[in-house]
Amino acid sequence: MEEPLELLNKHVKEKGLKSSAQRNVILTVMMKEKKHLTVDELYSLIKKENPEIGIATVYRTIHLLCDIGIVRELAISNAVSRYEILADGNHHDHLVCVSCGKFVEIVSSLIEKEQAKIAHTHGFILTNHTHVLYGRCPECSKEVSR
Amino acid sequence: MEEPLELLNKHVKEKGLKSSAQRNVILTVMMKEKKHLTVDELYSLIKKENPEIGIATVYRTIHLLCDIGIVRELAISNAVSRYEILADGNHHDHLVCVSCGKFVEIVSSLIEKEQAKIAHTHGFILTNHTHVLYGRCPECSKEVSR
DNA sequence: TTATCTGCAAAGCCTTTGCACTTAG
DNA sequence: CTAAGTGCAAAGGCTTTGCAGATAA
Repeated sequence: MEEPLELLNKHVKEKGLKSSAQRNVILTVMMKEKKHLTVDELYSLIKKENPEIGIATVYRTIHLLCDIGIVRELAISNAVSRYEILADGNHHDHLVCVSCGKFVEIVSSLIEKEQAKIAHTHGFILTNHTHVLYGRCPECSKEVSR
Repeated sequence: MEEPLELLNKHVKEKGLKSSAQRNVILTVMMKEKKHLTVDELYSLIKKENPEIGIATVYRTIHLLCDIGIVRELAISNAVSRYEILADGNHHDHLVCVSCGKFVEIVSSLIEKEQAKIAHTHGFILTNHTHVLYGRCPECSKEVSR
């Protein structure tokens, strides 16, 4: 597997862009956290060590990383998007509790294959996907009502 | 199948709320369009016949309809959410072109079943889901690069 | 009558952008 | 040296909210 930092570097060179310390910091933090972070959460983590980095740079970098395919955006109903590192061999989707917000990663090669088949049927070249299941987790299901 | 308007009515009574002409108009337009509308698109359609309805009411009604389960929100990467009527027996997901925004509805009972199984495994009670495949449609794939 | 609903406009969030400065190549 | 990157603050979208008037039950 190719390292995210290498991928970023490669892309930057190919596009005639310049590397920057900030982008490396941002990507490194994302790799370290390995979680589904909102931009704000990511920004807070980054500020601890690098308070000089601005949130505009975080947004710009996140978009760049998504374009390259190193990071994926999770669009979530009634909430801001979350972002996560896409390490290959780590295809997964999400199960979210609509009550408490709990996040569970799920894996299904069966669904992966079916997706590819469907996209192919329609002549699409798949670049990404979002699959989020919403429901009530065991704890929240216990509560009488809402 | 239960009619959306009846469902709304029933819910309103159960919760001790009041019915309103505006909500009926909004739901009726959604049923007629049967499309994946943004709030703004929906608002424009509504204004043609009922210019007095405000956008705040459209937002409030959409949320109510989503809570009841008559309407579903489609959270989409890099774009505002779209909403669609959930007619039962019409379970489907979406394939979106990242280049031109084209929307294709897809159906897969295989994926539906797998989702239910996964949620069950984790003890979740499924209420909803979003499954969006992103890619390049046949037309946009022809373009040399971007 | 009275709690809900509505329209309006203001306020709030989150995200993007313009600009002057900095920096990699 | 020059184009790309950055931080800041302002501007922009989209969505929510406070409030006074309207309305269903």
